[in-house]
Amino acid sequence: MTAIDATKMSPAEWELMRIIWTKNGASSSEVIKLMQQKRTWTESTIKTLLRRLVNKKILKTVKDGRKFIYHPTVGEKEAMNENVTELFDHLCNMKKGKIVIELLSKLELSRSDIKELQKILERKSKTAPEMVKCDCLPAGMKNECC
Amino acid sequence: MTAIDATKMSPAEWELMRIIWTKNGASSSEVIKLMQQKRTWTESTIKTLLRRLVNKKILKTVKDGRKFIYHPTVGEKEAMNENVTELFDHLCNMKKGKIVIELLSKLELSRSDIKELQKILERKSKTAPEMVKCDCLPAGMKNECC
DNA sequence: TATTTTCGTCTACAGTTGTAACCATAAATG
DNA sequence: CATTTATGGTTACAACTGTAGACGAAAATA
Repeated sequence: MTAIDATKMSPAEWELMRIIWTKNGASSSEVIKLMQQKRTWTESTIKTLLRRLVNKKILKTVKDGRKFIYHPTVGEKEAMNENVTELFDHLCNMKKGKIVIELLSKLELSRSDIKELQKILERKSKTAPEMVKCDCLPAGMKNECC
Repeated sequence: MTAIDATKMSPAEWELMRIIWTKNGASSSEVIKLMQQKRTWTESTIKTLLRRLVNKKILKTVKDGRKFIYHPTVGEKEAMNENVTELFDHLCNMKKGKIVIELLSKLELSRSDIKELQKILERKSKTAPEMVKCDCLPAGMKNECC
């Protein structure tokens, strides 16, 4: 597989990526200018982060005269999904539900997203188990944790 | 505030914590034994992780004869929430909805969790905006990204 | 008691991350 | 032309992580 592991972005790198994703490619000076409106990083810092993203093959460069244009090689949505999935993979199964509840209640959602979520829940409720088991201890351990 | 920053746990440390949370306190030998059923870490590695968690004050020790019992100083749910919240804080506002949709559809949920989620959505749908705006570029930039 | 096991502590070491200075060269400007 | 500016490249360095060996004291066992 050629899949790039988006979970390998550090938080600082992630912030840069958001700008590049949104602009769908940008030169270092653009990124620097925009980034410095959000954070107090120096030019140097931002250039280092760009370079690291290129090394990780999360960005690719296209020469444009004397400068480079940085292009994402990973989609924003895919990257976000990978991250969220990865995080949830490491949480206690039993408690994921509660976590999503907490998350959802804080989130600002559009009408259409809400509709879609309702549809999914509707569908899920047909086969939902009474309870989901904890998986924090190694398999085979009969633990009804928590 | 005395709040301990649970987002400061590394992934490896997090794995240990799950065991300790579930058992609600454990000695190093217990943790080592359990952990080694999931990962191939050596005793030494696990001891290092325990020590680091103590240094970060995420675990506290209580002497029990010659050994220590390690107790969590942070609740599992709080820690999980902090993590999830932190991750979502760094995502594009506009796309959070889609991400939750994706997440929810993969998740195994209990009947009661589903009910609760439905209630929340019901409530939210009363005041939900038609659309949520992207916030990837610095404030003040009129970007209709994406 | 001599030996082995159990625990805790100290040390190590390479890789990642946040943060940044400095240098060279090409381009723009005075 | 001399100087300033823009851009990319190189180097640095401390903190944090994953991973683990070695040392020492106490306890259990042969």
